[in-house]
Amino acid sequence: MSASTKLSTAVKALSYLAASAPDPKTSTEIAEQIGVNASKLRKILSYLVKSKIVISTQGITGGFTLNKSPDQIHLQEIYCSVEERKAFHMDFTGINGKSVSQTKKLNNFFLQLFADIQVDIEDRMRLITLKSVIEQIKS
Amino acid sequence: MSASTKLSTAVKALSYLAASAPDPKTSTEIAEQIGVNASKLRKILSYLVKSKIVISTQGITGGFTLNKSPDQIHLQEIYCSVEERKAFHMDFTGINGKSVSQTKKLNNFFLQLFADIQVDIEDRMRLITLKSVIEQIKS
DNA sequence: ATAAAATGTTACACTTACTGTAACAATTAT
DNA sequence: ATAATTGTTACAGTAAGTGTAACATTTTAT
Repeated sequence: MSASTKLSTAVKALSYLAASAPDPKTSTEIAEQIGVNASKLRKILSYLVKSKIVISTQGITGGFTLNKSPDQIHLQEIYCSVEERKAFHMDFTGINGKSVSQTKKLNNFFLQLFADIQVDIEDRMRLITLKSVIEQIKS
Repeated sequence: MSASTKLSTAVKALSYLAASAPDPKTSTEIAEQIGVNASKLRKILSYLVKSKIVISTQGITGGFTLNKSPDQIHLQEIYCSVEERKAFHMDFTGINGKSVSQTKKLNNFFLQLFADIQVDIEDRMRLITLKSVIEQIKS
């Protein structure tokens, strides 16, 4: 599951939880609503539980509920919850060329560049709340 | 080969070509220098040829040479040459949930968001020239 | 207590994609 | 002609992703 798919799946689930708050909803019901496999969805929701965006309760009356109001949830924390890997990431394959020193320096250069880009991306996502997303897809 | 790996491989190759300009260098020599497979490198270099960043000549005295001076080559055009896929991309799996309309709207929302992010990334890369990269990894 | 239903995690077969290497056709200077 | 190059294709081997099911744990209702 790619980063973007995980993110959009999480947002879909959160939007459904927001619309049906404060009743807890089961993974089965959410999965049917947004059209994904319930087991995979539970995996994604477990990340959101760990980052305290949603609360899960087990047992026969259990399910998932939002832990914050939609205007206090922004895309950045959703994204970082469900995707530990960065959008840009270096896969450091072995350095075995003749210019080892320059290769290492270039790797560091790109590491820094990608980190800077990642900050930009997250800054942008931090400005977008779940509430604003819900309003945009309603209209 | 991930996007970042392709980009860094291309920059390594271009840096070597800049250092040894204007003599054409063969893919075998470049590959040995930067430690990658010659065939894979030729694939990457073929992209750079198509976007006119380097010139290739076949035959017994052939090889690759820069087609621009390093201060006229920026990371954005290198990146776009070797990687057609975007950093953030939606994989539109089938829409089969109950809330089809909202799902479509959300997909469009993310498409727009990812496109905006992509613009930011490329704008940042457009400000970085090959010359500046070479100078940074020298010091 | 017992049973039912929920989450959270693991497992697994299947598919898909990726990797590294080699090989071949087309091209060109000697 | 020959040798050496680019550009492309092929292919076996490996790694990763996908979807589904199954199981353990937890918790509520009876």
